[in-house]
Amino acid sequence: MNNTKDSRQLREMMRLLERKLGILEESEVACCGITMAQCHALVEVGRAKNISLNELAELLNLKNSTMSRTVNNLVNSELVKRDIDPQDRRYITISLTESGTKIYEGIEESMNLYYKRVYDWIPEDKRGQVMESLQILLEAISKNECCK
Amino acid sequence: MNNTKDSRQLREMMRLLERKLGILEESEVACCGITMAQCHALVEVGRAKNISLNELAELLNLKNSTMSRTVNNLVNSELVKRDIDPQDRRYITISLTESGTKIYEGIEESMNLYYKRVYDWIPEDKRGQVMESLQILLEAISKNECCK
DNA sequence: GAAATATATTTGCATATTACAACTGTTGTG
DNA sequence: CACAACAGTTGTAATATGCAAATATATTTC
Repeated sequence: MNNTKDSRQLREMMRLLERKLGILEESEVACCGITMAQCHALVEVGRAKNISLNELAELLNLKNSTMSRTVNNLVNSELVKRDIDPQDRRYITISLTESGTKIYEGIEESMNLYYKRVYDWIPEDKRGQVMESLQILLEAISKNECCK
Repeated sequence: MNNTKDSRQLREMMRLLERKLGILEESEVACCGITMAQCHALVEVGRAKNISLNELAELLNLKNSTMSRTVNNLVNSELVKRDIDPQDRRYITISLTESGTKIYEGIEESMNLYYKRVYDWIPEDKRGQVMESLQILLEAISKNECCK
């Protein structure tokens, strides 16, 4: 059947997509003077406004020990701050500093501009289809999570 | 206009896609006892059959110094081998060993199976559209590479 | 109310990745 | 033959990664 051929083609396109997105992100973080891992953390903190270390680690699929050290480095660079939760001192609350917010907003802006350019490039009569297709693909991937 | 809203939605879906693919790959490499970077290298070597360090570094968007060390670790684990090109001794030829080939084929097989499951999950009348949409998206991304 | 248990985070340790700069060896050119 | 260019390696240093053990705090049990 043709499904094998098509599914391999699907895989190949996904590989290329991932490759290109990786390159995009690397050029993005090069401008900020932080590392990729720090950038991922900073963006998630920016989006959440306040977040625990545990939650951040979960979002980024990292161990708490790794997360703790990445956050340490961001604190040292004065991009984020750590506060102890007054209600439960086991918890820390991570949030962006003013300079961290600037970097975060810069990343958001340039990524939004980039995706606007990508979107605008898509032929108008194909846009709905592309958006729907991505939705379907995300759902297909979600429903087939690694149950090896 | 609605383009801003749509392009942000596009970005959000791309983020989710990348997140899920990252998780997929991490579960994949966990089974092989190698690291993510080594896995990427191994797969590219497997696909190329023979490749120079320079070409491999370019494919993976890494510096030659980094590539050299990752390849060293794969050589130490006896998964790849390095041979000096007899015609031009500046070059090395990197290829998989027998055990490297086994791991490579295992990865290929499980990834192919995974994408077949994803593909089969997509409603039959939507498959053509999904494939075409990915093609369009890849082209849009290619045409908008980071010219900040 | 004290002890045991659970939870959140940190730290020691070890390995790998990453890139810059400098280096070594080889090939091509004038 | 000397110099330039190319491919790859190595020293150095910073960062990332996770396991195991540790610390501090909160909750549960008796």
